[in-house]
Amino acid sequence: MLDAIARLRRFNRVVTREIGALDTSYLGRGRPLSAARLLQLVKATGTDVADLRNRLDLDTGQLSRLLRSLETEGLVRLETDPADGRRRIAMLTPEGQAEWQIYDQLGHAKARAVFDRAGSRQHALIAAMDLIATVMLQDQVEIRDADPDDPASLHCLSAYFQILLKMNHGITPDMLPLPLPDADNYRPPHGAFLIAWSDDLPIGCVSLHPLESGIAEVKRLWVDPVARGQGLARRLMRAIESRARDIGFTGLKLDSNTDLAAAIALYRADGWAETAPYTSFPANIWMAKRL
Amino acid sequence: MLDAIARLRRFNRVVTREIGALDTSYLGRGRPLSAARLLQLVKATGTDVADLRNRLDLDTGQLSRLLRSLETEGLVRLETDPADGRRRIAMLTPEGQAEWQIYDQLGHAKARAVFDRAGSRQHALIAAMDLIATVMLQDQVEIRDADPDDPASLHCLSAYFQILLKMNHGITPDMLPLPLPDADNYRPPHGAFLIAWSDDLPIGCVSLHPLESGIAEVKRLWVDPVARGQGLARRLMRAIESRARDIGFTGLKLDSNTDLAAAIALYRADGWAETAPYTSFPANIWMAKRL
DNA sequence: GCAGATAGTTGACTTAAGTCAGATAAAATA
DNA sequence: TATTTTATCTGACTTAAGTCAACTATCTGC
Repeated sequence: MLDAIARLRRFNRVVTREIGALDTSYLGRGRPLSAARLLQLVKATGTDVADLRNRLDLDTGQLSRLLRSLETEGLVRLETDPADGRRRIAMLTPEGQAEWQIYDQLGHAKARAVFDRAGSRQHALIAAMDLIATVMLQDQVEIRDADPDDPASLHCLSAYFQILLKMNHGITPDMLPLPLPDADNYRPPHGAFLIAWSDDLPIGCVSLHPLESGIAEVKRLWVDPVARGQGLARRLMRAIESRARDIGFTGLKLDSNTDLAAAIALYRADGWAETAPYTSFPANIWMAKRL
Repeated sequence: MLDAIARLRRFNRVVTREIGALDTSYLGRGRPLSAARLLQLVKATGTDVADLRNRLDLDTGQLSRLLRSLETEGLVRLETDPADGRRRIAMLTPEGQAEWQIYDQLGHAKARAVFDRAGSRQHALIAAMDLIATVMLQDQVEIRDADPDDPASLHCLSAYFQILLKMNHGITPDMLPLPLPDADNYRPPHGAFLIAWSDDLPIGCVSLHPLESGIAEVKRLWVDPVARGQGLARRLMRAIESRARDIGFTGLKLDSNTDLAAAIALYRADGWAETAPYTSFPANIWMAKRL
């Protein structure tokens, strides 16, 4: 194989140029690139200034000034965080939303051009981008609570179900309804639904619902293939166990299939032990853990 | 699947920041980034100023000034092109070469850090980078003559041989010697060896050697998986046919295997027809074409 | 040999980007 | 309550980057 480092450099060169080209499409709207990039990160519902600074990796002074310029343009409104008077929250004004839309469309057009060039390799291209971004962001994966009906949750669940379908245990698509019919059991105060985020891409999930008195069941542990091998499954399991403790459960159960050897090894290593069957069909192993 | 465009944006954001970080490692040597990048492109043997301008996409005035600053630092020497008095050639002085080395090592260290983070997914990461860079550069693939003993040629041949081994026709590694024992037959004036380059990565090859009076054989057509689906195989075949014509051959032959259906379809579409067997073993189809 | 094209240099300028210290106000901690 | 920490803002500044036009020295084709 040719020098991996030479290949990284080639990648850098190409992507720098290509992304530069993508970026310059944001010019022509009368404001510098950094302001345009910033505007795109502000959500209509409001975004923490600290969050923006983090994402763009900007100096406090610089960000403050950029926000000020967007403010005087009438695109952004700054409010003090009611929960913490030091923090400020940037929100889009109606004019700001309109401008945001325009940038969004410019971005779409450019992105489409990239994907069009990929032709039949579109899916491979997207997977490659996800892999690279996920590797580069791997220290910044965040696990947060989510609503089971949220689009991101549905994305995770549908990816999880795809895996079940591929395993060929006789499961058919109609046995896996989305959204979940018993979603309420996965919401506080009954249960929980956790998503692992890499930037704004959901790359893993796990959920919890009440099973019997004092006992909850962990279900639907999923980790995106691009994010495997970094201990994310373990982090998700520990997070859901901690949620179960918070809710007041004293024990957990789960069912699985011995085809998923890696998952079962993880459960065992984390203090789970085999227990009596309590479900049927695709499951052929059942485990429990005291909290 | 989540919006492909949102994923491209995430990729852009992450890679911009990450590559920015890679770049800043070139700072700390007392000169601006653009000067550092420029220095790295100057070869010890000399590089055309126009070529530099092209690669970095810089304004003539800006490049001129950057070169001047490197010159007064004593890192670069500018000479007039003996073949064209308007052109100038930049070459590294001994001090410039030393500085170049330092930048090279800085780049290596940073790149290694990226790969280390990838852990077990290093190969996947490299493949993903190659795919993205190749897609983005697909309009700029260049086919050039190469020496069969050149490291790039050996890279292509070994990738080609890997495919043969995987096909499981009873071929063993010792039947595929590298470098080629009959390399001279693939050099002018007897034959040819062509490589398709994407930037500085070889992504395809094809070769030609004399078979019988007036007839040459096309061998070892290979296209890197990351570059498939863009008609590169056809471009390579047409290029090698044109080389054969230049040398003076009046006909071509090749052998193949019906397992390679796509390749055979390509040959047929390009005017090749089946002919009598002239080799044995892994081959089970033989084709010929008049020039 | 001459007009026009080409390659590069230089000066004058604008704009974007990044840095840093000091100020303010709210929150967290002792 | 006093002190320290945190989040942001502001002003003054430096540096890098990009633009434009005028100029010189060659080369190319008629």
